[in-house]
Amino acid sequence: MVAKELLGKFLVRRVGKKTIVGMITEVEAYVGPDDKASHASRGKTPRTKVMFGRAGYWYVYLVYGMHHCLNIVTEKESYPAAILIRSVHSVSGPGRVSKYFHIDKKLSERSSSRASGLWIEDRGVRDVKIKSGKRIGVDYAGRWKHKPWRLTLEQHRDKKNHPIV
DNA sequence: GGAGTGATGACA
DNA sequence: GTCATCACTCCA
Repeated sequence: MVAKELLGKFLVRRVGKKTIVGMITEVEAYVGPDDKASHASRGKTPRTKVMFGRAGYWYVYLVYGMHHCLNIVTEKESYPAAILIRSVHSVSGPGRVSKYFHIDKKLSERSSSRASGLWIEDRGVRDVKIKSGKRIGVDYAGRWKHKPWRLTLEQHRDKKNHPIV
């Protein structure tokens, strides 16, 4: 799954002359039309249609009237799936990540690229140790709430081969 | 544990 | 048009 590949990658934001960077440390996968935890399980709607599109596009939405959540669309066209970026190194929680990177829903349906001002870079982090667990905040999702689709980066090695927690 | 907050989607 | 719900965060 693509979710694993995101851990240890860097999220890069360009806004004005400022660049904000952080390593992705926690993600959650929302996969397929039947995943009751996924917004896509209610079918294609104006908000979620981007999840049914091509991979590599941002899906950003507002929850609880105040927090934005950042997701990247994965999988093939017409098969809805996205990865929620829950944490970046030293920034915990999807709402706080969006605040830190100045992300709001204007970025939704943009592609992950320099042109959009928000993209992902591989900066050579390797030997990642990944832990999986249940997703957060999806108790309503019946049997889907048990899926171990939340992945956290436990440990990795930097460019000089030093372990980092 | 509980409030804040407003877009979204379902239904009429 | 109404209404309930919500992939969260903060404070007690």
